[in-house]
Amino acid sequence: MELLFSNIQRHISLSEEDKHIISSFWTIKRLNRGEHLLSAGSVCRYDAFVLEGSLKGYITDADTGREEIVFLAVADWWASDLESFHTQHASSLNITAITPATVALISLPAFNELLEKLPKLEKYFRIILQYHVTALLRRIYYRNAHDAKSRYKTFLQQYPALQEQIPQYLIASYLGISAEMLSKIRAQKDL
Amino acid sequence: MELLFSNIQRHISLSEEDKHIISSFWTIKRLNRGEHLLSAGSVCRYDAFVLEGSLKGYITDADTGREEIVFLAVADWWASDLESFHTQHASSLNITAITPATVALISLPAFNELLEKLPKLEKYFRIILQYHVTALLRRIYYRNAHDAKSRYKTFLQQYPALQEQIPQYLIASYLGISAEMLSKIRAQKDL
DNA sequence: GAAAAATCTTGAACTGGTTCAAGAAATGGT
DNA sequence: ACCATTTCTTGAACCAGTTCAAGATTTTTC
Repeated sequence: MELLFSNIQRHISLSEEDKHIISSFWTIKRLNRGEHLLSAGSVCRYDAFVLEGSLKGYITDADTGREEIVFLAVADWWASDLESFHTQHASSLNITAITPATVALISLPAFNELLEKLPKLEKYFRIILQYHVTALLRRIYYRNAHDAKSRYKTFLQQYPALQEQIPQYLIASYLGISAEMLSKIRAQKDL
Repeated sequence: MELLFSNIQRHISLSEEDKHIISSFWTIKRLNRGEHLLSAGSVCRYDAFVLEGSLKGYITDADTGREEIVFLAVADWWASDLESFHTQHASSLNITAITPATVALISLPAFNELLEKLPKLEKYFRIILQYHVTALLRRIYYRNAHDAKSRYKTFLQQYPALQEQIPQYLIASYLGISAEMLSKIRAQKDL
């Protein structure tokens, strides 16, 4: 929970009282390796903040059964289907623990109530969403403008922490590369 | 300006007084075809809401000079480099009018002052950013999981309006396809 | 409304990356 | 510690999409 406070405090200030209020709206959940936080077809009931471990968000192709990684999340990141969470419509996304993980969860009613009690959190969520949008636009740009090797190099620079926590074949999918190709890229000397 | 009000009112309610306050913070600017709203290397001074016409956001490759489209924007959309706008650091993005365009502009100091005067706008911006994140994640998923033809078909369904306003070769770049390939896809009967 | 510029089309050669396959190495569960 | 499972590697055949080139068409400008 401290991790969430420090994340929030990077953008707005919190009193002890504020922290107390915030705490009361969240529940902590542990996930086993492979356990689902959200399954395609069901509604995203909780917005999740990752405290420990790593998760993947992915879409399973109905025909081929292939998993396509949409996002990866480790400690200090958010992991949920915002659209499904806010509309409470069925999600097409799966979210699963890659390693054993601990997440902080908040339901939509609790989320709305929390924002009413602590309106300054609106600003916090606005700001982190701004960063998120920027990061996603950059990801799209790299996907379209750079080849596989250069995308991987950029990824390693940008998220050195992920390299150890996430299997290669999931990183490959995240980058829009086949697992085999990424293996061959890594075999090259001049990374 | 009415377009901006109605955009905001899709998410929160505004009194006439609110509208009056909002109006006072924005300035209207007309752009000629090809005119820059933002040039790579300079700071994004304004957050822009498109009232008329169409704009492109793109990155020019330093070596090849190729333009890579990052986003397209038409009436009722936003067009700016959020990161550069909020940090006031140099942007790597160009934003240019594809057709003659009218935009509503707000500077960062004005933006912050507006949010202080009308805190409920925090919620509006949070909500539209949520939609934006969702749309960008979907775009990434399609880019990675689907071939060129299927991406184009999905694009036509999702943004039928853009087809008429934006040259094909820019749509191709937006989708991560070469202009020639898109032309060949369009020549196929079974779209 | 003519000239210039921008956009679109088509074909041929090529290539970055995929798919398939099968074995090697690492990791997890009990 | 062992076995089962997951993850990673490597090579060969293949292909979706790119690049290059050159002409056709449309749109803009003056």
